[in-house]
Amino acid sequence: MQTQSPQSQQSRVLVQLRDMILKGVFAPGERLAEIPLSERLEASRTPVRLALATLQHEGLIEPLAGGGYQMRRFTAQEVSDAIEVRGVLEGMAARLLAERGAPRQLMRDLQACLEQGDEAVDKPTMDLDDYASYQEMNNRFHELLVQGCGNSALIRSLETLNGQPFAAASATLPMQSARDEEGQRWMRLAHRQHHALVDAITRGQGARAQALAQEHVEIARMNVDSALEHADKMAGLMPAMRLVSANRP
Amino acid sequence: MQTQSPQSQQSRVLVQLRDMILKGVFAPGERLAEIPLSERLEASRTPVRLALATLQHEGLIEPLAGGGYQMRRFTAQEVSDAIEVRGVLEGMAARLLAERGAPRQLMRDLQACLEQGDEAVDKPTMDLDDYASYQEMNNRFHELLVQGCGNSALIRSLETLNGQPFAAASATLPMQSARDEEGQRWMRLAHRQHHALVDAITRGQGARAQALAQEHVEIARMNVDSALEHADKMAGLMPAMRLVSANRP
DNA sequence: GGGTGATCTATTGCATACAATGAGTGCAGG
DNA sequence: CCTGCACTCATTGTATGCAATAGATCACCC
Repeated sequence: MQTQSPQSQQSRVLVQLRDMILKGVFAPGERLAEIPLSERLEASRTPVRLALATLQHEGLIEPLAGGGYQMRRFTAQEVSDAIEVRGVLEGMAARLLAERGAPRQLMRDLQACLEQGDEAVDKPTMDLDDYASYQEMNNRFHELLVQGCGNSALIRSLETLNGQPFAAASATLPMQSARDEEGQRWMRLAHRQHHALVDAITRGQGARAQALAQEHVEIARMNVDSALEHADKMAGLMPAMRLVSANRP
Repeated sequence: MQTQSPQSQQSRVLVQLRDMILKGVFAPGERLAEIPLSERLEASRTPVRLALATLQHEGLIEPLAGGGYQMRRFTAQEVSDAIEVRGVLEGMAARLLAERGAPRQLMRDLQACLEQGDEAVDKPTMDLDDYASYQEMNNRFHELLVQGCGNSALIRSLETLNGQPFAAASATLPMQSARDEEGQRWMRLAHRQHHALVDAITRGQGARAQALAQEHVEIARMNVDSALEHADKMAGLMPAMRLVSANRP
């Protein structure tokens, strides 16, 4: 969802700023002033301004009363909320695919994901390559599901959601170390759910597909919860964790 | 979802531009150049630029390859998609309320909506005041439902959706003239659904509440379809209709 | 006559100067 | 010593100048 041509200052500044935010460079509540940012990113205030406006629409920063922006603080509740909405929307996508019948090519791509996941997961112990392969497959799987459903509004909504830290499918797995036995158990469960989901879609079982996709995100929610509990250990691996306060009202 | 203080040029230009777009001032595909707009709105290019960026994020205009923006064209399919997603999300909101139990005050407010709707609808023939009252109530009802569910991500997603023409709850009713008998029948059905929905929430029936809210938007979809069929008659009342092309793939 | 090239113009992207507003600080008075 | 006011400074909002680029138009050659 970039704004202009990839060579422009705008997009460069936007990408860099978003990257810095997601790497936890700014503390929650910290003011993001234009001039320091423009010096740091070696651009004028104009593209910085536009990038800040974009980031506000993405929900990563929020406007201050007197003008300007500050880094947003995410509560654990908000992250959980976003994951829950993702479950409902991906559930809808799965249901639509099952009800309408998925195109042959899409089913082939999903099958390829399943096989790649099998290879990574069906081992006594997964190494880092297996882990990376699984993560790449997982992203592709969810992307295929959403894009394949064909509902443009749903695609847009999920793209927005995925901009939130830890809400995206891609952000939920890497919290557990690949060597962690419990983490591997969760990944195996998640992959069994992938299999079941593709089976449901193939057989046109809309309600089952929806329920499976919805349940699937519960793993993500548990991962976030456990990451928040061990926030001290995670700080190095997941710097964006500092954006999330553990307060759950 | 305005960006800055209400007195600024930015917000004024943004509101005016959004209003013009939704009033159908620009034809689909028409280029929105900065200089003519800034002259027309009596502001410099800077606030116009920022407003255009905002409108792009809202999905009302789209960027052109060489820079700049053009008016977006909506297909009937996209409108239908957006309404379907709204149904799923409002269904989720209703389910959450039913499952978690809604606060006393919220239930009182919803009851007030029901009574106001009863007064407007339980008549042999509705006049324009009844119609206006119902429309205001309808907006409030849906707003209460969504805001009341307490899921921040869901609220955000629905706010985005409601920015799309004809996707919002507020945009679906006025297509039928108040004097139209068939239109009144649909409004009575819709209001019966409101009653059933509140009943389901009160009794903690999550699945029923969700199904009712989801079914509820089917009326909106039918209204849009019928408006598209009679596009010629609607052109005067609903100028934004020209943004929607009837192509349904 | 058609196609290709060059020039020309309109429009955006970027930078910066200027104005306005709000916050923070210091001083004075009670 | 505390409070209130005024002043200063920092930061954003706005306007505009300049450069680069894409598209269109026109002329010229094949």
